[in-house]
Amino acid sequence: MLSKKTKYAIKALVALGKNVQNPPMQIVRLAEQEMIPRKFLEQILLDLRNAGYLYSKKGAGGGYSLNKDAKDIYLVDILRITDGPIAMVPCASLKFYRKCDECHDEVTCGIRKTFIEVRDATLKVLTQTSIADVIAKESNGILMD
Amino acid sequence: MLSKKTKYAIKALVALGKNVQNPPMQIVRLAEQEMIPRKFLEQILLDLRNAGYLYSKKGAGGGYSLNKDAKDIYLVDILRITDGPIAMVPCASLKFYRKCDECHDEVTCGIRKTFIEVRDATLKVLTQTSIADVIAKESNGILMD
DNA sequence: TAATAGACTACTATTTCCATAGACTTTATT
DNA sequence: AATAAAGTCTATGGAAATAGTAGTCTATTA
Repeated sequence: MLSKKTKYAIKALVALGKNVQNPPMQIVRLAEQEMIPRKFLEQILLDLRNAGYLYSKKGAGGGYSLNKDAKDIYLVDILRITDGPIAMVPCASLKFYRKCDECHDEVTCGIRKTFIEVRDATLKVLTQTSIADVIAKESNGILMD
Repeated sequence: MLSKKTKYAIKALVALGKNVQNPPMQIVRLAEQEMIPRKFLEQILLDLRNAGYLYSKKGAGGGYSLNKDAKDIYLVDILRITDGPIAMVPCASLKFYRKCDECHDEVTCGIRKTFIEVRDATLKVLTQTSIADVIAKESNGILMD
């Protein structure tokens, strides 16, 4: 299951993606609009900012805005920031590899091989879906391939 | 991430799948062989048995064996027993649907639509992979399609 | 009838997640 | 210069999920 952190992150990015024409959006406004606990959202935006996806400005008239085009922000990258590995077992993770406690011989492990397939199937979707795509899916059912 | 419960379940099923020629296997032996805490394994086997995947026999000479052919036990079913939903958001789950707390309008939710795609990609692998397939993958890299 | 082995329920410990608090820094405005 | 607005950063607390343990009960075999 996705953590709330990740859901909030995606919702925030979507909201900021829709806000590109306007001046930066303050945490408080974003929190109210998206019904996200303010202080929790604060931390999440921080992470996204430190990873380079958001631009922030302090002081009066400050706030948050996207630091990249919404079509260049892919869900896979967001999930990795907020939830960590995409794979369902650590030994099948590309970016967060860890040996499984339970595993004797990883090379011949059938579970691992299976969940590498699952990982690849998941990655195929997540590496192809940007924040712009998520926004596009909201209004109508038409996909732009 | 898969829970340990699920990993243990798969390992147990794989071990029992390799044991079909022999008399039923006792929990204690299975626990030792697969390095799974005995009492925890006991609960897991119970669940799998109550779901119809295992046959058990009490008393001396008793133990556990598969109640179906290993090629008819699919990972998707095991995961649903031990971990619940396959989808990463409850509103995208086929068997464990729940409304998302955060969601206003589910019908137009772009996040939901995306994670339905992820779910389908994951299901495609998990509904096609049986315990027999996992065993087959162990020994060599050859897949029988 | 004693020993073996699973069935079932209750409980405890550990970890992860979610959220809140508060003090600090930067920027704009007056 | 002072004040207010707004983000930065670290620490901490509580709740829920996960992992594991204990003990009693029931069935089967020898």
